[in-house]
Amino acid sequence: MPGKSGRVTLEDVAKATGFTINTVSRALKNKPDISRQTCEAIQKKAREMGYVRNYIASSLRSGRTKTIALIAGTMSNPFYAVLADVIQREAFRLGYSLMILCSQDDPEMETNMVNMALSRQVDGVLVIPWSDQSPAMEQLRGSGVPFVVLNRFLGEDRDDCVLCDEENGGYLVGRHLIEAGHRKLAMLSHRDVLFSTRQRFQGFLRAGREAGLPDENIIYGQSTDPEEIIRFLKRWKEEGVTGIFSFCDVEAWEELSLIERCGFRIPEDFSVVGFDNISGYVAFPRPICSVDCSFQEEATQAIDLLRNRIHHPELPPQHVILPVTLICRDSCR
Amino acid sequence: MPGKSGRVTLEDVAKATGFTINTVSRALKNKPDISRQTCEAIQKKAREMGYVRNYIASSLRSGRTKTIALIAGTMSNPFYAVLADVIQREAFRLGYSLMILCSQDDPEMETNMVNMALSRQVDGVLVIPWSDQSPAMEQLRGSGVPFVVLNRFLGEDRDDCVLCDEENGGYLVGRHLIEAGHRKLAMLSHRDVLFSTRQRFQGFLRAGREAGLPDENIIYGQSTDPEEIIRFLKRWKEEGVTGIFSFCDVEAWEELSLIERCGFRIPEDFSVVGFDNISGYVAFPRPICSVDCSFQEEATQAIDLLRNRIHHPELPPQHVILPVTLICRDSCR
DNA sequence: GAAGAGAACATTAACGATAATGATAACGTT
DNA sequence: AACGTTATCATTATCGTTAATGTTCTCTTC
Repeated sequence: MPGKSGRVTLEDVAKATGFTINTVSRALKNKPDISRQTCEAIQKKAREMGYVRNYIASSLRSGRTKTIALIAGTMSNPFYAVLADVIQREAFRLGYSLMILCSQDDPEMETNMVNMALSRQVDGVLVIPWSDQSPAMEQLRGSGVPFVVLNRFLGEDRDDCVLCDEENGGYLVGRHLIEAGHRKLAMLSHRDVLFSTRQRFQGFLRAGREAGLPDENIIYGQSTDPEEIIRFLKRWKEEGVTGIFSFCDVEAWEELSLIERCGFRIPEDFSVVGFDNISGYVAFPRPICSVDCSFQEEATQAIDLLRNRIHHPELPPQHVILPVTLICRDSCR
Repeated sequence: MPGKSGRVTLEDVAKATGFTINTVSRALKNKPDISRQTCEAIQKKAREMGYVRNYIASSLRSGRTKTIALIAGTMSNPFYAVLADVIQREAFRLGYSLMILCSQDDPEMETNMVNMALSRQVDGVLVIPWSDQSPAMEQLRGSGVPFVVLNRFLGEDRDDCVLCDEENGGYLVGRHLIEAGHRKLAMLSHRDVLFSTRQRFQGFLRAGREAGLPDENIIYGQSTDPEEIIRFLKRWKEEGVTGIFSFCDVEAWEELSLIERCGFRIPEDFSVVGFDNISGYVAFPRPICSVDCSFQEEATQAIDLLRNRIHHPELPPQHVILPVTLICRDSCR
């Protein structure tokens, strides 16, 4: 018979079976010190009565909520969304529920999200900070709650983090374009304050040097303003640039339309390569050539690291660098 | 001084201020029966000590977790992702955290997700069931937990739901294509078991009738198989179909590439209209003509309805039908 | 000036689960 | 036969918060 709350509790099952609450609890968690017979009887009865464990009560006592938070920019960005999807799957597989918190790329909101996660007593946090100097991170570090930084590198030996081999990704793009015959390349990025941006460009540059191209043949342009990007494109066209490396696929798509708005064609006038290989995970229109870093692998490693940190808070910070591959599609000639 | 857990509790603040736990609790929640002076003193001290409310303990006592769950197919589908984004924003605004549960369009997993939500004692659930006869829904109904169905209609007077004016959406698409000069139209959908599909086609058909077109000029085709869809397209081309209505934008994008694989061009050979207007919310490549139903409005209404249900379980089921508009883009001539 | 009304704070008892011990019976050991 | 083991289950004390009452004390009011 369910209690007043309408939900069946351990006490209800205890009364119905004649055992104590504690025994029922242990039986349902398959802990030792329970005879096989009692265990099965209790589990059967609990199932019959429709018992579902109250994680709130469980969490208060045990100190673990079996919940992790993901703090990202926005689910409107398919990169974050796909990542959230695989993280949720992986979390569920391990008995964790996932709380999603979107900062909308706003530092103040990011702090709010950290506070929300903390007040909800999550066991751990996966976070993709908006910038490399996000104030929210100080908050998080000070809280003592285990966390893993995704896709950002915030300094040598501070936090656990999982990110892909950015430098090699940039290198692969550069080499691919050069092998396709391009001799003058440009990288386009919305923001250059990120570690990722610098690393990707480093690799891009390395590919150029390796092929014997002078450094001035590997150009870098940064802007979020469509009009300015258009000016970049027109200038580059005049200067003989034929290969463009977009910081990521989402930016690449925006740039594709700008390129076409200028009357240029892809890949005839510009070959375009992106990053993240979102086309490989979602049925989006306009698949583009891109660098792949398995989302699944990232999610698995991130949660692994987080659980490791939860159980061993004393270990030194760990960095996981994931391998990347280049996926060729027809945005390149 | 923080307790052993490392986190500051009400007790710590109580000791530091000389009041009891209860008084501190009331002060921090701005409840009555507290003098203005003590209230401010307590709040100040709590802030200084870095107190953050333990929602787990709070939830256990009050019976409310201030958490809602969203059960959707997958975040890899931008439709769900964008919806999740606005829902998270709206939830946060009202002090709720959001738990994301993806069923991966698998009925069994959907049941798992309902159970996860229940065991986490969420205050309410927003659910987009995979099908109109989802077994998970029975589970959810039986639980007594407030919930609102999104984007599905599961029968006249059972559940609360929020969905857009599907029929009118289909009608707008039909009228738009006919006004653009098309005389033979087809609707393409992956699944026809959904209420939405039937309603959209009804509206589509109504537009045709209103324009005096015979019913056989308004064709319906259903398939998830790319090869079969290609056969549809080729046959329709021969039959003189020039306007295609895709069930939703995500399917539309897949169909765009199939159309081009057949050697047909857009919009010269086929005008294509989608549904959901995802292009209006995300910087995706290839914006298409589509029916818009404000995500923001849907999220707001859904959470409103849910909160209403939480506070008034006795009210009769409510249905909210959201208005739709057609957004014209160049996938149509 | 006695009764009543507030204001402001304290006490007590949960919420439902689990960790840490206790207790009991059955059994083997020497 | 006395004692230790082991298996199995029970008791007790929280976890941190909040709802429901109690308790003072001051201030009216007739």
